[in-house]
Amino acid sequence: MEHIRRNKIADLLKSKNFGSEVLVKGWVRSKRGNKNINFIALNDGSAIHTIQVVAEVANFPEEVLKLVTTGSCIAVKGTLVESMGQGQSVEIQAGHIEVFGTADPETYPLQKKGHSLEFLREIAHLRPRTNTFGAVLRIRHAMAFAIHKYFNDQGFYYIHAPIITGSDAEGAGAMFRVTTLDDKNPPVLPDGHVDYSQDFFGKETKLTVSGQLEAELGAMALGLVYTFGPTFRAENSNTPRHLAEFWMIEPEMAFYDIHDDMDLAEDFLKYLIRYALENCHDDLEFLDKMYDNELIARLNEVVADKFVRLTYTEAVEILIASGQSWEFPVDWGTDLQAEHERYIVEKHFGKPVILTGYPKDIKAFYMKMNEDGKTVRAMDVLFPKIGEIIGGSQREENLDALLKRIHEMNIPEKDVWWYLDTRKFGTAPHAGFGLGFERLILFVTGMSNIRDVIPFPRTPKNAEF
RNA sequence: UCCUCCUUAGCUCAGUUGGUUAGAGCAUCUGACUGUUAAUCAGAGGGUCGCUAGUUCAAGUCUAGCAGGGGGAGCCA
Repeated sequence: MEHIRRNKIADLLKSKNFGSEVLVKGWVRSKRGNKNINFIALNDGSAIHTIQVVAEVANFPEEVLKLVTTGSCIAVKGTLVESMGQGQSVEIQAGHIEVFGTADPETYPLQKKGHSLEFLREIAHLRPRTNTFGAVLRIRHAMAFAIHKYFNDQGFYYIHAPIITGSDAEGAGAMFRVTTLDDKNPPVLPDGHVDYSQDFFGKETKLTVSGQLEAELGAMALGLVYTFGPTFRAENSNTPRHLAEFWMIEPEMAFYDIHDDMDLAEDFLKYLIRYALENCHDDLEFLDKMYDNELIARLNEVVADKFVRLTYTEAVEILIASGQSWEFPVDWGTDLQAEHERYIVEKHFGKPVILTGYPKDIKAFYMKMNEDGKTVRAMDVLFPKIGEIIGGSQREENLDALLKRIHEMNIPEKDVWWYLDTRKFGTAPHAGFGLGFERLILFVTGMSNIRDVIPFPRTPKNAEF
């Protein structure tokens, strides 16, 4: 085939350049027709839509069209024409077809009919070829890009926090061990424990559960920074909202207090959702139609509405005054349960809510204490349908106050000496938050299981692909 | 990890109080059809009923264990 530049299907679908010679390459979604004419729906990933390739049977060797089956990969050279049929405005009159890769119809798992999301999870290596996962993955990309763009435009610097960590003081849950020791015959200490001083790093190491502490180090020099990387939690969580490997965005800002922190979180989320609405229209429309008829309306509402801000104490008062009966009782000092958060966000206000001023005993050691000595300057952004999407706080910048909390919570000082140094040398008020990337994608796509918004989910008992 | 439901053809599912040869739609294959829209019409092939044990004359169906999956909860992002 003569070498001309490949056209992207997304561009051709918008083109009015009828009569021009075009070259498309992509995967066949379906073929139909009769003994005179074949219609091939071709997709190349550039858009959710397929382009219709029209092949006059007489113009092609029988062997070629026989190989054009659902799932096969082909190149088509032909003429872009105005469609004679209903349902599409442009199509390609095929002049030449080259088959790159066949797909045996007897064994190719994807059919030109709908599949359950559960089935597609079992063939995660092929599911990007479906409309749904094409849409989700394009939106996922757009959100990752928009995150970097937002922070860059706001003068933040992207910090690469380490993935392997020797500190387990991050306090965010169970961790995966990283080791090169011989699993059959590891060196042991006299007391029977494994001797990690002989391991690769000379100490016991784990996969990170948060880049926050390192982000704080960056903020104490560069002012405004963020991390965006993979995060690992070895919790045995079996829910549609948890992964063992997920991606997290953690901005950290010098000289921000808790109110600046909330302002940033709200502006950031609205920017991202607006970006999706403006740049992922076709994909969102597909997801809205197929999975969640209120998706686009809900995204528009979140962008338009001001988030409600209230304190934990006020939330507890609302819950008690509601007269609802709860599976878990509401009383000041215990953490809010999913049912409580859902009531506040979905029933009482019907819009995103930022809760602040949590009791110190249910929050992490690094959060700044309020003047009351009972609550900390934490803030959680709660979204309809998915609950907590952001968790953040103003950090304790006072060395003595921080040391007091570390001792209260039995965190070994020697493990966090470097973190404490930031408070010892040129400490500064600062704040930050963490955004679960997949939780954001859940909200933006309207999907209901987090395993369907990451290409290859890692969950308890599943590390396939 | 706890509670609960599910596992039958490639996919989505039906299968009665346990009873002869386990069904349907879609997909696939063959044929028909001069432009189709998840094309249509006709025909055909396709099953270790998740696995293991048990109860019974007889198990897809009942019981137990195990595995995998869904939903809810906890932990959290």
